[in-house]
Amino acid sequence: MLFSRMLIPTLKEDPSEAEADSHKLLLRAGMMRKLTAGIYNYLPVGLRALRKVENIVREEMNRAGAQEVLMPAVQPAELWQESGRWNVYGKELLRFKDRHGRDYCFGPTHEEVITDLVRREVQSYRQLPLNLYQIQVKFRDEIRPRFGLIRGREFIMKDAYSFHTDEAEAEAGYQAMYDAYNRIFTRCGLKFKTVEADTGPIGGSYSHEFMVLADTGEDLLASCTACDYAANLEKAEVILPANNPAVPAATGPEAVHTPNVRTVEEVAAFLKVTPQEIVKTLIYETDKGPVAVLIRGDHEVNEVKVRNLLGVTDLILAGPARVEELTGAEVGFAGAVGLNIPIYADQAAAALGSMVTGANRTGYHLVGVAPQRDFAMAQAADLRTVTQNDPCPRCGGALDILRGIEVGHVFKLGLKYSKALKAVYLDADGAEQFIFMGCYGIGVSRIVAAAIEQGHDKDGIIWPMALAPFQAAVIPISVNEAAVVDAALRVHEELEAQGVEVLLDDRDERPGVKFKDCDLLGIPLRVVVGPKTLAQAAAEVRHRRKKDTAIIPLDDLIPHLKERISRELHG
RNA sequence: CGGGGCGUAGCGCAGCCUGGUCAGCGCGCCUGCCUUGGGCGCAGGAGGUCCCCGGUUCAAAUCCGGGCGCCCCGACCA
Repeated sequence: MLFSRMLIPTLKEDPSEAEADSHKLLLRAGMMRKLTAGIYNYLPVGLRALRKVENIVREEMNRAGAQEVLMPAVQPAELWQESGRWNVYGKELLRFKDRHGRDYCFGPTHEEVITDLVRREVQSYRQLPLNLYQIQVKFRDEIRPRFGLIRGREFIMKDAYSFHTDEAEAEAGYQAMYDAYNRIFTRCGLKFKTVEADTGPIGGSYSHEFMVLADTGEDLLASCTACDYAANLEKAEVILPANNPAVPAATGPEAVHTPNVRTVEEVAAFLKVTPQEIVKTLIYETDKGPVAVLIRGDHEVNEVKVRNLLGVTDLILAGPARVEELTGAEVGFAGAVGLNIPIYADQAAAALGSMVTGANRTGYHLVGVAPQRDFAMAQAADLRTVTQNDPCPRCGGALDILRGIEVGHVFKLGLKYSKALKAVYLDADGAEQFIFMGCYGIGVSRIVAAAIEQGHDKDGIIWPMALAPFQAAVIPISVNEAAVVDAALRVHEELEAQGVEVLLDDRDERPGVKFKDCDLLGIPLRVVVGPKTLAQAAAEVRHRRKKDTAIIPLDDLIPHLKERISRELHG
């Protein structure tokens, strides 16, 4: 491939619109361009990297026994109404009408379509299990797209759906995908971690996420340093220490005047107590009415856990007016005593023998409050977010809190969609049964960005060999010296003939310009052909990541490069 | 949707507060010369509805009103 003939519009300066490193580099390396917010053109080099990811995904999915299909991007509202998600999915679902006024959406995911397909075409247990996948454009009207390809609105996703006769078979299918995903991300050269994930309002018994570790990641995860426990922070469990320190019995609730003392820090300082002795009372609005959540002063509420415990989809902190209406006091003075909405307490707060709370009276707090004696709880449970200081819920070891980019998610769906859309099969006894389902997503375009987040330096991208748009670059120092040009052309031609993906920088540019662009593009192996080395019938080979250089005789050059490429792809 | 910022040549920006003499700079692009191992140098040149609409004014990139777009923080998020 000739550089001069390709559209590779590299930029010297960082575009002002980009913040994340992968976003800047994708633009600077001329791999993509923005069309509008969260929507990008893939340019030739970017597309090559994207295809690399797609092919790895495709190979491993096929190897795992899945079959590729391609479903429509545009979907009729009827299916979404049938599954009940037309009204649930929210504004993220891009909806529109055709010329006849019929409702459609641009698919953000394909459970409805695939289930519809399978319910029509699968009648017998003999046709199961079945795993169908596609690699396709999705659209989610994200509230705020950001970080380029990491959270775009339009993106490329591999989504797979498996269909099974029973739970055990579904588990096996889940495990097969789990294993395939590990192979995929390993082959992509990514440093990743598999974590337990929240199943969310979608339900299902369990799910795992595959996280690429990167400081710019939007997700937080807890990872045990001693055992293999790792979970999304939304999901990570907190265990109450068994040896809970004996707490002094409460002396009885006593109101204390605390003018303008609202936050935990202010209360602690004013009353000369520790945040651990204070309990925050958070008032939430839910679709089942208002509730109060009690959390110890030094802890943070985990709204996902609250949502799951209550079985609600809407959970919003009440505004100042509503708080006053429910507690009779301004924000900052809410407390459990005398509150007549359901009270849910985090287990650590509930375990306190004596606590400081708001008094439900502006300017007052209560000290010596005892749970049960002074107020009733609807339930005490694990409702807070783990911290670095908490022990691993499995082995008691130390936890690390890490950042990650979610690149894959495997889900056991169970019967949710087969029931909603009546996807059934006949078992060996001729009885009608619902089909067990699983679904499995991979953010294909997001992987490209994630790989750059993990692989870059001040000079540009550092691709893993498996994702590199070109495996090698050939740079003639000058295009005006016949001997140099001839040698470079021969190397380029021979590499292409041998199946190496190579870019020949045939531009009439100074060497520095070519080196800079080569580094920016992140091509793993760089072959420089110049008069110095040519005099010894050799060329210089440099590795983008290792930054080592070697002078290789021209006669050995092709095998040398092929060997290094092969080693990096398979070693 | 709340908070903040931005919109001037392909890209990065200055000019705006204090209206006129303000269409500017760097990079990139084109032509020529020169140079050739880390974004060379010199000379010449092309390229702009100053986001849009309206208003104020003798006069608007600049002031005022409205709109649109984009970015960041947050809320949100299979």
